[in-house]
Amino acid sequence: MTNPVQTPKSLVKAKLVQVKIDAVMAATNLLLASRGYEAMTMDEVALQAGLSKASLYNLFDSKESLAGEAMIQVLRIGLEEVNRLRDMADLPAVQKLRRITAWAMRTKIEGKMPSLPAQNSNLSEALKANEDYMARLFELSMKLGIWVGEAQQNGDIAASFPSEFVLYNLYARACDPVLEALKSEGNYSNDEIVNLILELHFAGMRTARL
Amino acid sequence: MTNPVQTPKSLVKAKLVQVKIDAVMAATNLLLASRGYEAMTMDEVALQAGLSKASLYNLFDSKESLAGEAMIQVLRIGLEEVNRLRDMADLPAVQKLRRITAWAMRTKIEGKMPSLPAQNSNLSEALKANEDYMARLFELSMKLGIWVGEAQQNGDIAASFPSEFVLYNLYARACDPVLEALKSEGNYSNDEIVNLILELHFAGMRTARL
DNA sequence: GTCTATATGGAGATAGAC
DNA sequence: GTCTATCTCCATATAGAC
Repeated sequence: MTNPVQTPKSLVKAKLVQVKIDAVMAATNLLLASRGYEAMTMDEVALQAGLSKASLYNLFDSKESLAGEAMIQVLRIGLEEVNRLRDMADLPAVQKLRRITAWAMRTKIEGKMPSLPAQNSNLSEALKANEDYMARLFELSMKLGIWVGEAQQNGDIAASFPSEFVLYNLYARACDPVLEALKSEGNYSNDEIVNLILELHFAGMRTARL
Repeated sequence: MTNPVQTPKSLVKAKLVQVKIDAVMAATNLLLASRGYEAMTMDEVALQAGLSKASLYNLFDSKESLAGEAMIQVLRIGLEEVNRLRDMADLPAVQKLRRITAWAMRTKIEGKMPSLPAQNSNLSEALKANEDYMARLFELSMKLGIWVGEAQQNGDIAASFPSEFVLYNLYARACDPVLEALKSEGNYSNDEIVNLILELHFAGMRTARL
Protein backbone atom coordinates (compact mmCIF):
# COMPACT_ATOMS: atom_id res chain seq x y z
CA MET A 1 0.00 0.00 0.00
CA THR A 2 1.28 3.49 -0.77
CA ASN A 3 -0.62 5.19 2.02
CA PRO A 4 -1.58 2.97 4.94
CA VAL A 5 -2.88 5.94 6.96
CA GLN A 6 -6.56 6.53 6.27
CA THR A 7 -7.45 10.13 5.62
CA PRO A 8 -10.89 11.40 6.70
CA LYS A 9 -11.82 11.53 3.05
CA SER A 10 -11.08 7.87 2.45
CA LEU A 11 -13.00 6.99 5.59
CA VAL A 12 -16.10 8.68 4.26
CA LYS A 13 -15.69 6.92 0.98
CA ALA A 14 -15.29 3.58 2.68
CA LYS A 15 -18.52 4.16 4.57
CA LEU A 16 -20.39 4.96 1.38
CA VAL A 17 -19.09 1.77 -0.16
CA GLN A 18 -20.15 -0.14 2.93
CA VAL A 19 -23.69 1.21 2.65
CA LYS A 20 -23.88 -0.09 -0.89
CA ILE A 21 -22.41 -3.43 0.07
CA ASP A 22 -24.94 -3.73 2.87
CA ALA A 23 -27.79 -3.06 0.47
CA VAL A 24 -26.44 -5.65 -1.93
CA MET A 25 -26.02 -8.22 0.83
CA ALA A 26 -29.54 -7.63 2.11
CA ALA A 27 -30.96 -8.12 -1.36
CA THR A 28 -28.81 -11.21 -1.85
CA ASN A 29 -29.94 -12.78 1.40
CA LEU A 30 -33.59 -12.19 0.57
CA LEU A 31 -33.23 -13.63 -2.92
CA LEU A 32 -31.10 -16.58 -1.88
CA ALA A 33 -33.65 -17.42 0.79
CA SER A 34 -36.72 -17.05 -1.39
CA ARG A 35 -35.60 -18.22 -4.83
CA GLY A 36 -32.37 -20.10 -4.24
CA TYR A 37 -28.94 -19.66 -5.75
CA GLU A 38 -29.65 -20.98 -9.23
CA ALA A 39 -32.88 -19.04 -9.74
CA MET A 40 -31.53 -15.79 -8.34
CA THR A 41 -30.25 -13.44 -11.07
CA MET A 42 -27.75 -10.65 -10.82
CA ASP A 43 -30.32 -8.36 -12.46
CA GLU A 44 -32.67 -8.97 -9.55
CA VAL A 45 -29.95 -8.30 -7.01
CA ALA A 46 -28.94 -5.07 -8.72
CA LEU A 47 -32.55 -3.91 -9.01
CA GLN A 48 -33.37 -4.61 -5.38
CA ALA A 49 -30.13 -3.06 -4.16
CA GLY A 50 -30.72 0.05 -6.25
CA LEU A 51 -27.71 0.05 -8.52
CA SER A 52 -26.84 -1.11 -11.99
CA LYS A 53 -25.59 -4.56 -12.76
CA ALA A 54 -22.23 -3.18 -13.86
CA SER A 55 -21.80 -1.43 -10.52
CA LEU A 56 -22.74 -4.61 -8.76
CA TYR A 57 -19.96 -6.38 -10.64
CA ASN A 58 -17.64 -3.62 -9.52
CA LEU A 59 -18.30 -4.65 -5.92
CA PHE A 60 -18.31 -8.44 -6.42
CA ASP A 61 -16.35 -10.40 -8.98
CA SER A 62 -19.05 -12.91 -9.75
CA LYS A 63 -22.38 -14.32 -8.72
CA GLU A 64 -20.56 -17.12 -6.98
CA SER A 65 -18.40 -14.79 -4.91
CA LEU A 66 -21.44 -12.69 -4.01
CA ALA A 67 -23.34 -15.70 -2.72
CA GLY A 68 -20.19 -16.96 -1.04
CA GLU A 69 -19.79 -13.67 0.80
CA ALA A 70 -23.39 -13.92 1.96
CA MET A 71 -22.74 -17.37 3.37
CA ILE A 72 -19.52 -16.24 5.05
CA GLN A 73 -21.25 -13.24 6.56
CA VAL A 74 -24.01 -15.31 8.12
CA LEU A 75 -21.40 -17.62 9.62
CA ARG A 76 -19.59 -14.58 11.03
CA ILE A 77 -22.77 -13.28 12.63
CA GLY A 78 -23.62 -16.73 13.91
CA LEU A 79 -20.20 -17.01 15.52
CA GLU A 80 -20.73 -13.65 17.22
CA GLU A 81 -23.98 -14.98 18.65
CA VAL A 82 -22.19 -18.10 19.83
CA ASN A 83 -19.46 -16.09 21.52
CA ARG A 84 -22.04 -13.96 23.28
CA LEU A 85 -23.75 -17.09 24.58
CA ARG A 86 -20.46 -18.59 25.64
CA ASP A 87 -19.97 -15.77 28.11
CA MET A 88 -23.13 -16.76 29.96
CA ALA A 89 -21.41 -19.19 32.27
CA ASP A 90 -24.49 -20.17 34.26
CA LEU A 91 -26.65 -21.00 31.23
CA PRO A 92 -26.95 -24.77 30.65
CA ALA A 93 -25.44 -25.96 27.37
CA VAL A 94 -28.77 -27.13 26.00
CA GLN A 95 -30.17 -23.64 26.54
CA LYS A 96 -27.29 -22.17 24.57
CA LEU A 97 -28.04 -24.57 21.75
CA ARG A 98 -31.69 -23.68 21.95
CA ARG A 99 -30.95 -19.97 21.74
CA ILE A 100 -28.59 -20.24 18.81
CA THR A 101 -31.13 -22.41 17.01
CA ALA A 102 -33.82 -19.84 17.72
CA TRP A 103 -31.58 -17.12 16.33
CA ALA A 104 -31.03 -19.09 13.13
CA MET A 105 -34.74 -19.73 12.67
CA ARG A 106 -35.69 -16.12 13.34
CA THR A 107 -33.10 -15.06 10.80
CA LYS A 108 -34.51 -17.54 8.29
CA ILE A 109 -38.15 -16.60 8.83
CA GLU A 110 -37.26 -12.93 8.35
CA GLY A 111 -35.71 -13.75 4.98
CA LYS A 112 -32.20 -12.91 6.15
CA MET A 113 -30.77 -16.41 6.10
CA PRO A 114 -28.99 -17.15 2.81
CA SER A 115 -29.32 -20.89 3.28
CA LEU A 116 -27.59 -22.78 0.56
CA PRO A 117 -29.51 -25.71 -0.82
CA ALA A 118 -28.73 -29.07 0.69
CA GLN A 119 -28.37 -30.24 -2.87
CA ASN A 120 -25.04 -30.55 -4.63
CA SER A 121 -25.12 -27.18 -6.31
CA ASN A 122 -22.27 -25.40 -8.03
CA LEU A 123 -22.20 -23.00 -5.11
CA SER A 124 -21.63 -25.68 -2.50
CA GLU A 125 -18.66 -26.97 -4.47
CA ALA A 126 -17.18 -23.49 -4.57
CA LEU A 127 -17.73 -23.03 -0.85
CA LYS A 128 -15.91 -26.25 -0.04
CA ALA A 129 -12.88 -24.73 -1.75
CA ASN A 130 -13.24 -21.43 0.12
CA GLU A 131 -10.82 -21.39 3.04
CA ASP A 132 -12.51 -18.51 4.82
CA TYR A 133 -15.88 -20.22 4.70
CA MET A 134 -14.56 -23.61 5.74
CA ALA A 135 -12.56 -22.16 8.63
CA ARG A 136 -15.61 -20.41 10.06
CA LEU A 137 -17.80 -23.45 9.56
CA PHE A 138 -15.24 -25.57 11.35
CA GLU A 139 -14.96 -23.11 14.23
CA LEU A 140 -18.75 -22.97 14.57
CA SER A 141 -19.05 -26.75 14.50
CA MET A 142 -16.37 -27.14 17.16
CA LYS A 143 -18.01 -24.67 19.50
CA LEU A 144 -21.48 -26.11 19.02
CA GLY A 145 -20.06 -29.61 19.35
CA ILE A 146 -18.74 -28.80 22.81
CA TRP A 147 -22.19 -27.71 23.92
CA VAL A 148 -23.72 -30.83 22.44
CA GLY A 149 -21.34 -32.96 24.48
CA GLU A 150 -22.15 -31.04 27.66
CA ALA A 151 -25.87 -31.31 27.05
CA GLN A 152 -25.53 -35.06 26.53
CA GLN A 153 -23.60 -35.41 29.79
CA ASN A 154 -26.29 -33.38 31.56
CA GLY A 155 -29.00 -35.65 30.17
CA ASP A 156 -30.63 -32.81 28.23
CA ILE A 157 -29.85 -34.52 24.94
CA ALA A 158 -30.05 -38.30 24.58
CA ALA A 159 -26.53 -39.67 24.90
CA SER A 160 -27.40 -42.38 22.39
CA PHE A 161 -27.49 -39.83 19.56
CA PRO A 162 -24.23 -39.44 17.62
CA SER A 163 -23.00 -35.89 18.15
CA GLU A 164 -22.77 -35.26 14.38
CA PHE A 165 -26.41 -36.22 14.11
CA VAL A 166 -27.34 -33.62 16.72
CA LEU A 167 -25.16 -31.02 15.00
CA TYR A 168 -26.60 -31.66 11.53
CA ASN A 169 -30.08 -31.34 12.94
CA LEU A 170 -29.20 -27.95 14.43
CA TYR A 171 -27.95 -26.75 11.05
CA ALA A 172 -31.04 -28.18 9.39
CA ARG A 173 -33.29 -25.92 11.49
CA ALA A 174 -31.80 -22.95 9.64
CA CYS A 175 -33.40 -24.17 6.41
CA ASP A 176 -36.49 -25.91 7.77
CA PRO A 177 -39.29 -25.65 5.17
CA VAL A 178 -41.85 -25.85 7.98
CA LEU A 179 -40.96 -22.26 8.87
CA GLU A 180 -42.07 -20.97 5.49
CA ALA A 181 -45.07 -23.29 5.24
CA LEU A 182 -46.51 -22.15 8.54
CA LYS A 183 -45.69 -18.52 7.87
CA SER A 184 -47.49 -18.54 4.53
CA GLU A 185 -50.60 -19.84 6.28
CA GLY A 186 -50.68 -16.64 8.27
CA ASN A 187 -52.22 -18.11 11.42
CA TYR A 188 -49.14 -17.83 13.61
CA SER A 189 -46.64 -15.16 14.51
CA ASN A 190 -42.97 -15.69 13.80
CA ASP A 191 -42.30 -16.26 17.48
CA GLU A 192 -45.04 -18.86 17.75
CA ILE A 193 -43.67 -20.72 14.74
CA VAL A 194 -40.12 -20.70 16.08
CA ASN A 195 -41.33 -21.91 19.48
CA LEU A 196 -43.32 -24.77 17.98
CA ILE A 197 -40.29 -26.08 16.14
CA LEU A 198 -37.95 -25.52 19.08
CA GLU A 199 -40.28 -27.45 21.34
CA LEU A 200 -40.66 -30.34 18.93
CA HIS A 201 -36.96 -30.53 18.25
CA PHE A 202 -35.54 -30.29 21.76
CA ALA A 203 -38.23 -32.50 23.27
CA GLY A 204 -37.20 -35.16 20.77
CA MET A 205 -33.53 -34.62 21.50
CA ARG A 206 -34.14 -35.07 25.21
CA THR A 207 -36.58 -37.97 25.32
CA ALA A 208 -35.63 -40.14 22.36
CA ARG A 209 -34.81 -43.75 23.15
CA LEU A 210 -32.93 -45.92 20.72
CA MET B 1 -59.98 -42.32 -31.08
CA THR B 2 -60.28 -44.22 -34.32
CA ASN B 3 -59.45 -47.59 -32.81
CA PRO B 4 -60.15 -47.96 -29.10
CA VAL B 5 -59.33 -51.69 -29.13
CA GLN B 6 -55.66 -52.28 -28.47
CA THR B 7 -54.04 -54.73 -30.86
CA PRO B 8 -51.17 -56.92 -29.55
CA LYS B 9 -48.83 -54.86 -31.67
CA SER B 10 -49.83 -51.59 -30.03
CA LEU B 11 -49.51 -53.23 -26.63
CA VAL B 12 -45.91 -54.15 -27.27
CA LYS B 13 -45.24 -50.67 -28.49
CA ALA B 14 -46.83 -49.17 -25.41
CA LYS B 15 -44.59 -51.31 -23.23
CA LEU B 16 -41.49 -50.15 -25.05
CA VAL B 17 -42.57 -46.57 -24.56
CA GLN B 18 -43.15 -47.27 -20.88
CA VAL B 19 -39.64 -48.63 -20.47
CA LYS B 20 -38.25 -45.40 -21.89
CA ILE B 21 -40.52 -43.30 -19.73
CA ASP B 22 -39.40 -45.24 -16.66
CA ALA B 23 -35.76 -44.62 -17.51
CA VAL B 24 -36.46 -40.92 -17.97
CA MET B 25 -38.37 -40.71 -14.70
CA ALA B 26 -35.61 -42.50 -12.81
CA ALA B 27 -33.02 -40.10 -14.18
CA THR B 28 -35.28 -37.15 -13.42
CA ASN B 29 -35.82 -38.23 -9.83
CA LEU B 30 -32.11 -38.68 -9.25
CA LEU B 31 -31.26 -35.30 -10.75
CA LEU B 32 -34.09 -33.44 -9.05
CA ALA B 33 -33.01 -34.91 -5.73
CA SER B 34 -29.31 -34.25 -6.15
CA ARG B 35 -29.12 -31.00 -8.08
CA GLY B 36 -32.59 -29.47 -7.82
CA TYR B 37 -34.99 -28.32 -10.50
CA GLU B 38 -33.18 -25.19 -11.64
CA ALA B 39 -29.74 -26.80 -11.89
CA MET B 40 -31.01 -29.95 -13.60
CA THR B 41 -30.64 -29.75 -17.40
CA MET B 42 -32.56 -31.63 -20.05
CA ASP B 43 -29.21 -32.67 -21.55
CA GLU B 44 -28.33 -34.43 -18.31
CA VAL B 45 -31.70 -36.17 -18.17
CA ALA B 46 -31.38 -37.34 -21.76
CA LEU B 47 -27.83 -38.56 -21.23
CA GLN B 48 -28.65 -40.50 -18.06
CA ALA B 49 -31.80 -41.97 -19.57
CA GLY B 50 -29.91 -43.07 -22.66
CA LEU B 51 -31.73 -41.15 -25.38
CA SER B 52 -31.31 -37.92 -27.27
CA LYS B 53 -32.73 -34.64 -26.07
CA ALA B 54 -35.08 -34.50 -29.05
CA SER B 55 -36.49 -37.92 -28.17
CA LEU B 56 -36.90 -36.78 -24.59
CA TYR B 57 -38.95 -33.83 -25.84
CA ASN B 58 -41.01 -36.31 -27.83
CA LEU B 59 -42.05 -37.92 -24.53
CA PHE B 60 -42.44 -34.74 -22.43
CA ASP B 61 -43.49 -31.33 -23.66
CA SER B 62 -41.18 -29.34 -21.47
CA LYS B 63 -38.82 -29.44 -18.52
CA GLU B 64 -41.63 -28.18 -16.36
CA SER B 65 -44.02 -30.94 -17.38
CA LEU B 66 -41.31 -33.55 -16.90
CA ALA B 67 -40.61 -32.40 -13.35
CA GLY B 68 -44.33 -32.07 -12.73
CA GLU B 69 -44.88 -35.66 -13.78
CA ALA B 70 -42.14 -36.76 -11.41
CA MET B 71 -43.86 -34.97 -8.55
CA ILE B 72 -47.26 -36.41 -9.48
CA GLN B 73 -45.82 -39.91 -9.70
CA VAL B 74 -44.29 -39.76 -6.25
CA LEU B 75 -47.62 -38.60 -4.86
CA ARG B 76 -49.33 -41.49 -6.61
CA ILE B 77 -46.91 -44.00 -5.11
CA GLY B 78 -47.20 -42.34 -1.71
CA LEU B 79 -50.98 -42.64 -1.86
CA GLU B 80 -50.66 -46.33 -2.68
CA GLU B 81 -48.52 -46.74 0.41
CA VAL B 82 -51.08 -44.87 2.46
CA ASN B 83 -53.91 -47.05 1.18
CA ARG B 84 -51.96 -50.19 2.02
CA LEU B 85 -51.43 -48.93 5.56
CA ARG B 86 -55.06 -47.94 5.88
CA ASP B 87 -56.06 -51.59 5.51
CA MET B 88 -54.12 -52.51 8.64
CA ALA B 89 -56.98 -51.88 11.01
CA ASP B 90 -55.16 -52.87 14.19
CA LEU B 91 -52.12 -50.66 13.60
CA PRO B 92 -52.18 -47.49 15.73
CA ALA B 93 -52.41 -44.28 13.74
CA VAL B 94 -49.03 -43.05 14.92
CA GLN B 95 -47.45 -46.25 13.62
CA LYS B 96 -49.03 -45.65 10.25
CA LEU B 97 -47.59 -42.14 10.22
CA ARG B 98 -44.25 -43.52 11.27
CA ARG B 99 -44.25 -46.04 8.46
CA ILE B 100 -45.23 -43.61 5.74
CA THR B 101 -42.55 -41.21 6.97
CA ALA B 102 -40.02 -44.03 6.90
CA TRP B 103 -41.05 -44.84 3.33
CA ALA B 104 -40.58 -41.21 2.27
CA MET B 105 -37.15 -41.02 3.88
CA ARG B 106 -35.99 -44.31 2.40
CA THR B 107 -37.15 -43.07 -1.00
CA LYS B 108 -35.25 -39.84 -0.49
CA ILE B 109 -32.04 -41.45 0.72
CA GLU B 110 -32.06 -43.76 -2.29
CA GLY B 111 -32.25 -40.76 -4.60
CA LYS B 112 -35.75 -41.58 -5.78
CA MET B 113 -37.58 -38.69 -4.14
CA PRO B 114 -37.96 -35.74 -6.53
CA SER B 115 -38.44 -33.30 -3.71
CA LEU B 116 -39.21 -29.85 -4.96
CA PRO B 117 -37.40 -27.03 -3.26
CA ALA B 118 -39.20 -25.34 -0.42
CA GLN B 119 -38.30 -22.12 -2.16
CA ASN B 120 -40.64 -20.25 -4.45
CA SER B 121 -39.40 -21.73 -7.67
CA ASN B 122 -41.00 -21.54 -11.07
CA LEU B 123 -41.86 -25.20 -10.70
CA SER B 124 -43.84 -24.77 -7.52
CA GLU B 125 -45.95 -22.09 -9.19
CA ALA B 126 -46.68 -24.41 -12.09
CA LEU B 127 -47.60 -27.24 -9.72
CA LYS B 128 -50.08 -25.07 -7.86
CA ALA B 129 -51.88 -24.65 -11.18
CA ASN B 130 -51.77 -28.38 -11.93
CA GLU B 131 -55.13 -29.91 -11.02
CA ASP B 132 -53.86 -33.48 -11.00
CA TYR B 133 -51.04 -32.64 -8.65
CA MET B 134 -53.19 -30.54 -6.34
CA ALA B 135 -55.92 -33.19 -6.16
CA ARG B 136 -53.45 -35.87 -5.13
CA LEU B 137 -51.76 -33.61 -2.62
CA PHE B 138 -55.14 -32.77 -1.12
CA GLU B 139 -56.13 -36.42 -0.91
CA LEU B 140 -52.84 -37.32 0.74
CA SER B 141 -53.13 -34.47 3.23
CA MET B 142 -56.68 -35.47 4.15
CA LYS B 143 -55.75 -39.08 4.77
CA LEU B 144 -52.66 -38.22 6.77
CA GLY B 145 -54.62 -35.57 8.64
CA ILE B 146 -57.06 -38.20 9.88
CA TRP B 147 -54.23 -40.28 11.30
CA VAL B 148 -52.73 -37.19 12.93
CA GLY B 149 -56.05 -36.52 14.66
CA GLU B 150 -56.29 -40.12 15.85
CA ALA B 151 -52.73 -40.10 17.13
CA GLN B 152 -53.40 -36.91 19.04
CA GLN B 153 -56.51 -38.44 20.64
CA ASN B 154 -54.47 -41.50 21.58
CA GLY B 155 -51.83 -39.31 23.20
CA ASP B 156 -49.14 -40.47 20.78
CA ILE B 157 -48.78 -36.96 19.39
CA ALA B 158 -49.04 -33.90 21.64
CA ALA B 159 -52.55 -32.53 21.32
CA SER B 160 -51.19 -29.01 21.74
CA PHE B 161 -49.57 -29.15 18.30
CA PRO B 162 -51.68 -27.69 15.48
CA SER B 163 -52.44 -30.51 13.06
CA GLU B 164 -51.04 -28.56 10.09
CA PHE B 165 -47.79 -28.23 12.00
CA VAL B 166 -47.61 -31.99 12.41
CA LEU B 167 -48.47 -32.51 8.75
CA TYR B 168 -45.87 -30.05 7.46
CA ASN B 169 -43.25 -31.74 9.58
CA LEU B 170 -44.12 -35.09 8.05
CA TYR B 171 -43.70 -33.64 4.56
CA ALA B 172 -40.46 -31.97 5.63
CA ARG B 173 -38.94 -35.37 6.48
CA ALA B 174 -39.09 -36.20 2.76
CA CYS B 175 -36.54 -33.48 2.05
CA ASP B 176 -34.56 -33.50 5.28
CA PRO B 177 -30.95 -32.48 4.56
CA VAL B 178 -29.81 -34.52 7.56
CA LEU B 179 -30.40 -37.65 5.49
CA GLU B 180 -27.85 -36.65 2.91
CA ALA B 181 -25.41 -35.19 5.43
CA LEU B 182 -25.25 -38.39 7.46
CA LYS B 183 -25.15 -40.56 4.36
CA SER B 184 -22.19 -38.68 2.92
CA GLU B 185 -20.28 -39.32 6.14
CA GLY B 186 -20.50 -43.01 5.42
CA ASN B 187 -20.61 -44.17 9.04
CA TYR B 188 -24.23 -45.30 9.07
CA SER B 189 -26.45 -47.49 6.95
CA ASN B 190 -29.54 -46.06 5.34
CA ASP B 191 -31.73 -47.90 7.85
CA GLU B 192 -29.76 -46.53 10.79
CA ILE B 193 -30.08 -42.99 9.46
CA VAL B 194 -33.82 -43.31 8.90
CA ASN B 195 -34.28 -44.75 12.38
CA LEU B 196 -32.33 -41.96 14.04
CA ILE B 197 -34.52 -39.32 12.45
CA LEU B 198 -37.73 -41.26 13.07
CA GLU B 199 -36.84 -41.62 16.73
CA LEU B 200 -35.97 -37.95 17.15
CA HIS B 201 -39.06 -36.79 15.34
CA PHE B 202 -41.72 -39.00 16.90
CA ALA B 203 -40.25 -38.72 20.38
CA GLY B 204 -40.59 -34.95 20.04
CA MET B 205 -44.10 -35.25 18.68
CA ARG B 206 -45.12 -37.37 21.67
CA THR B 207 -43.41 -35.63 24.56
CA ALA B 208 -43.41 -31.96 23.63
CA ARG B 209 -45.04 -29.61 26.12
CA LEU B 210 -46.09 -26.12 25.15
C1' DG C 1 -17.35 4.52 -10.11
C1' DT C 2 -21.63 4.47 -12.44
C1' DC C 3 -24.18 3.83 -16.18
C1' DT C 4 -25.98 1.95 -21.20
C1' DA C 5 -25.03 -1.12 -24.52
C1' DT C 6 -23.04 -5.34 -25.91
C1' DA C 7 -20.44 -9.74 -26.06
C1' DT C 8 -20.59 -14.68 -24.80
C1' DG C 9 -22.17 -19.01 -23.44
C1' DG C 10 -25.38 -22.18 -21.91
C1' DA C 11 -29.84 -24.41 -21.79
C1' DG C 12 -34.74 -25.00 -23.37
C1' DA C 13 -36.89 -26.14 -27.37
C1' DT C 14 -37.34 -27.35 -32.47
C1' DA C 15 -36.32 -28.44 -37.67
C1' DG C 16 -35.58 -31.64 -40.74
C1' DA C 17 -33.02 -35.78 -42.36
C1' DC C 18 -33.36 -40.73 -41.87
C1' DG D 1 -39.68 -42.00 -33.54
C1' DT D 2 -34.90 -41.05 -33.19
C1' DC D 3 -31.16 -38.55 -34.11
C1' DT D 4 -27.84 -34.26 -35.38
C1' DA D 5 -27.74 -29.71 -36.04
C1' DT D 6 -29.76 -25.46 -35.11
C1' DC D 7 -32.60 -21.65 -33.25
C1' DT D 8 -33.54 -18.50 -29.61
C1' DC D 9 -33.62 -16.54 -25.39
C1' DC D 10 -31.83 -15.28 -21.21
C1' DA D 11 -28.31 -14.63 -17.64
C1' DT D 12 -23.44 -13.90 -16.58
C1' DA D 13 -20.07 -10.88 -17.42
C1' DT D 14 -17.66 -6.88 -19.77
C1' DA D 15 -16.57 -2.63 -22.82
C1' DG D 16 -16.50 1.87 -23.11
C1' DA D 17 -18.67 6.49 -22.59
C1' DC D 18 -19.25 9.94 -18.96
